[in-house]
Amino acid sequence: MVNPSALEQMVCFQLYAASRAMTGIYRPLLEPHGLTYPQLLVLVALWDNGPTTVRDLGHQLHLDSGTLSPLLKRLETAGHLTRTRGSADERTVLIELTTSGLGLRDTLSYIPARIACAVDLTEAEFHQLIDLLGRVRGATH
Amino acid sequence: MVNPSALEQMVCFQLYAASRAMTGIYRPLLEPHGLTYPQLLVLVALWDNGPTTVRDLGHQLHLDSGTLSPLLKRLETAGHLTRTRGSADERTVLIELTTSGLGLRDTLSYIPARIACAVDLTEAEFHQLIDLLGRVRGATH
DNA sequence: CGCAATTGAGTTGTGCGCAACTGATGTGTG
DNA sequence: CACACATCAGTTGCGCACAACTCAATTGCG
Repeated sequence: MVNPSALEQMVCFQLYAASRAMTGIYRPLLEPHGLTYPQLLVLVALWDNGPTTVRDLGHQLHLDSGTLSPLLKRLETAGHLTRTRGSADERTVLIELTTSGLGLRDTLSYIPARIACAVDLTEAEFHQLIDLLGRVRGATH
Repeated sequence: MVNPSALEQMVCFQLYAASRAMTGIYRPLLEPHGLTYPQLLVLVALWDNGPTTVRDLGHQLHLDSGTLSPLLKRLETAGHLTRTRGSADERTVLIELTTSGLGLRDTLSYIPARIACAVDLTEAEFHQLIDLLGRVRGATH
């Protein structure tokens, strides 16, 4: 019988450790391309949903401008995207992929299979995990 | 039917987002005591397993000295622990809780219940999640 | 309209997390 | 014993995260 107060501590630590282990799987795959995992998330968001604003990226990734601004500046410096002041609303900044940024979608397309291979779960377990994690995160809304 | 390559991307993002959401639940609870989540993990390790070395803490928490050294220095400055060069092996540094550090165990004992309340899972789901996360992390060993 | 309140992006400061490195200490092998 | 090698902790540098803040642009309300 486990002390119930130990359960949350364990699940929180496992969450913390698993998340870092996960980005650790991505790191050697992304490092040759000069990318980090949060940078990949920005690219995925732009690949899937097209050009958007800093604000909307923040909503998609649950990150604020304090994190995104310097990150986007690095991706711009690397030539993967452009940042343009909005014409309708001068406060916003439109984020758009360049040819280079779009091209990374193909260049990096081999990565998901490597991750699936490293994280050896069945499809049902993937769905189960996604559901449980979503509920953990949902608790904070 | 979901594109299988999207599954890993989803689970990795959910892992990343849930982990940050989790430390976000801890933050307001720890902030009044001047602590962070990684600092709490160090305290938990010391409460549960007693005095140890930097090296062993690193093994328990999957962190290296580059992360632990400054973190431990901050906990020492806060008066929660002491760092002493090992007598047998002069390379090692023994980490021991002070009265203050031991006292925090009671002071912070209300936190696990708050977390369990925020993360509203059944005991079975907790175990399931811990198991799945452990297998994700285990893939990296 | 006029002006307070809100919003969007960026900056600053702090604390991780990790790679790469340093320097001191210990170990093993010839 | 001597010397190459490994190990431990710490430092440096960089990129997140996030709080707190600034500043400009926009909105809304009297």
